[in-house]
Amino acid sequence: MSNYLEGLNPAQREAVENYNGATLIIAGAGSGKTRVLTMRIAYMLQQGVKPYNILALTFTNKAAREMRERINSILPYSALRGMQMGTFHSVFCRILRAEAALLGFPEAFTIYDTADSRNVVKAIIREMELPEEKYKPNEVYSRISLAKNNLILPDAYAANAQLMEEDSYTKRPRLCDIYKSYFARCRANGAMDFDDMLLYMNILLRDHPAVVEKYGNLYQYILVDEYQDTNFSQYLIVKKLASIHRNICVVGDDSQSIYSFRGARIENILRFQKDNPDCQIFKLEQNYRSTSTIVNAANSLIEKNTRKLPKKLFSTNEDGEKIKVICCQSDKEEGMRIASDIHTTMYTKQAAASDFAVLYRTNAQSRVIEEYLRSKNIPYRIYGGHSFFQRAEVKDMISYLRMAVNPRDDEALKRIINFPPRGIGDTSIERIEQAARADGVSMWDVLLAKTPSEMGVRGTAVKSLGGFISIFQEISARSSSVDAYNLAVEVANRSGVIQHYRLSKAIEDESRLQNTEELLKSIKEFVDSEPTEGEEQERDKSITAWLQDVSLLTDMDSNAEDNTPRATLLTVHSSKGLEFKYTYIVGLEENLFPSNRGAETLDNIEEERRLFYVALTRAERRVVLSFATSRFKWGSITPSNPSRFIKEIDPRYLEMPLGLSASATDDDDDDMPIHRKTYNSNFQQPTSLTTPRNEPPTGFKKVVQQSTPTPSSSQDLAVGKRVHHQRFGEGVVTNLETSASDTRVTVDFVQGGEKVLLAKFAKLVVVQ
DNA sequence: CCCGATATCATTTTT
DNA sequence: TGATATCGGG
Repeated sequence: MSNYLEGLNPAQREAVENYNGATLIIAGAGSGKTRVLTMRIAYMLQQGVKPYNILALTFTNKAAREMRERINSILPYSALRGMQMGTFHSVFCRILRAEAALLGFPEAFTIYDTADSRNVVKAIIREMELPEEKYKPNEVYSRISLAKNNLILPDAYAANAQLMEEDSYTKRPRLCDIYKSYFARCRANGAMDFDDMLLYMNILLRDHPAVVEKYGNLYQYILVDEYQDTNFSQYLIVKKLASIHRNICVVGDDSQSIYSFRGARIENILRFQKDNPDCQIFKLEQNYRSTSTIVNAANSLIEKNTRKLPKKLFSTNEDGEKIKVICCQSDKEEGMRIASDIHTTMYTKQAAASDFAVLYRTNAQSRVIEEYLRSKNIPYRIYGGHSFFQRAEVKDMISYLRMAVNPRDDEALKRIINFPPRGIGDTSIERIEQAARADGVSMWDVLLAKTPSEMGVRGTAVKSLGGFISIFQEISARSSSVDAYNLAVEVANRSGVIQHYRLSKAIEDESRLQNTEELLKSIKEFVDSEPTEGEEQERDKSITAWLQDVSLLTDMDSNAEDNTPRATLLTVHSSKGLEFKYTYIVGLEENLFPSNRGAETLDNIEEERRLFYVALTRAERRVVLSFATSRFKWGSITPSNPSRFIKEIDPRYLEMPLGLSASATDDDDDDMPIHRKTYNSNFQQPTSLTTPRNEPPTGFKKVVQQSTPTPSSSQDLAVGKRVHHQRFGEGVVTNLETSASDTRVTVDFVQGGEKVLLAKFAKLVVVQ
């Protein structure tokens, strides 16, 4: 029965068996953290701890799912029934719904995603008539988010000298008023944003000792994964919940704390020992993932950080290859050489495409890489990116459903009141909103309470408004009696969304219709799915339950199974926790990686360094680093210098390119040109049909290449040319238009002889 | 009100 | 560059 403990090393085993009291497990990269965590829980269960007394918190649904599956592979489902294992947000969401009345929220409160939140902030800034160039919704919202994550409520914000000082320095003195208004509005709408869920959880525990008692006694054993990424709000919730039984186990790696911009506090893990003087500490320092070279190189880098817990990762694996550094003249060359290296390795090492990953600092860098992977026919997928649930058409449908559950959800109402277009314009919507604000009620309430003329709505909009009200009332009346799928079908039909797409001539509407149908399908799956192992028996099939699920889902959670092996393209952030045989880290340039957007403070640089550390430690066998001396950025070519991080790796683990020694990346000779062996190949750069900024084309003769023109291949876009588009594939140009003042051009694009697309030519490549 | 032309502004993003 | 927000003519 306990033979599953045998495969553990001594440190791992101790971390598994000592499950009482406060515990800090410092788990280096690739040290078998998930294994230890799951074994520990399995061991606890086996020792007689009741599953419902265990609470395990993760940051991602994926992590929670994996852990549950792994425990389930050791123990029968009956042994773990009732165990709480999920993300901070999903676990707390459940508690908040149960206790909503104590907080003055409806049980079926709405969860605002970041787009909703931003829209609310934006609307408030408008209403307050503040200068929009000073008050940017994104910046204002992240400031509000920061406050919430540190449990600073609006009044405390206004009373906080430092915050107010900062706001007056950045010329945003009214920020606290926006915050106050935003906070009140979410409440009035019966909505919580992601930060609110943690904030209100704290308020609940602060104001209701009975709740602390209830959950504190229920969760006798609490485990927290990725503890280095918790923020203050999460820290305090965990602390309070653990205050009765004091069995709190946190697992993490301070060297992998990379989410400070989201409020994460590396201090939480650095200070755990001080907070819990009696705590046990276990260090998992043996890396099983990577070659010794990679582990040593990563160590030599992270040593440069000053704030860290003492530990030394080691590997007993073979030395393996040195880390290869590639120097390129442009981002295109970088893409090309990465693609060729992958291509070559696939043959020489008999590797599958899925063994490769390309890691970059910013999503924008993926384009060039994609282009050359495609040219070499290497299949790839992009990890992350936009979620299905963030698509406009999907959000529109969801808005109907959200409003059916919580009619006070003004953000949802604003999306659907004139979608599909029914003749209620911006002015009418604004009048309604003003009336709602004046009466201190939600927009839906005011629609029911007042006549259109009382709100100042007139003309054809009056009739349309009546239409909207009756359609929505019909939907809403059915919402409690029908399951999620049937309600959604009814919405799709009654709202006119489906018909709108069917009648539309716009090509995009075809895919919108498909996505809407896809959404319906997924709701059907939700309703039809049998309660799987790991879920409570009585599955709630209401729309409320479905909405809660999807609001806390991300694109990482889509379980789209891949049958073809593909290389993975992803940001370093989203690579955390993953591993690949061959890893390419691209764009190692000053101002890109490390990014210097914020001030170049020690904290910021150290976080970038941890980010690079995360990237390095993803690899099992090989790491390739690359940088370019010039990069196409925001529409123009910018020169760039190699990243300081390259020279921070002990040179004995590096293989530098010919003509470039490690010292050449020293920042002392920043502006020295980097001499390198010219890269020769018969590869031809695709004709990029880009015009330089500020040089409007006069017809198409002036269409020039972006950089390094290849005389023989320069060609103009013209009617009849075959072109390739990244999204739409291959087609033939049938019509060209250009506006005199702009550098951009639109093209009628015929694909397969039927569909006409209007494409931005920038993405087009002429097929030879 | 609707749609095409024009202006603006850009990290990372587990929830 | 390119996504998206806003403007302005029909």
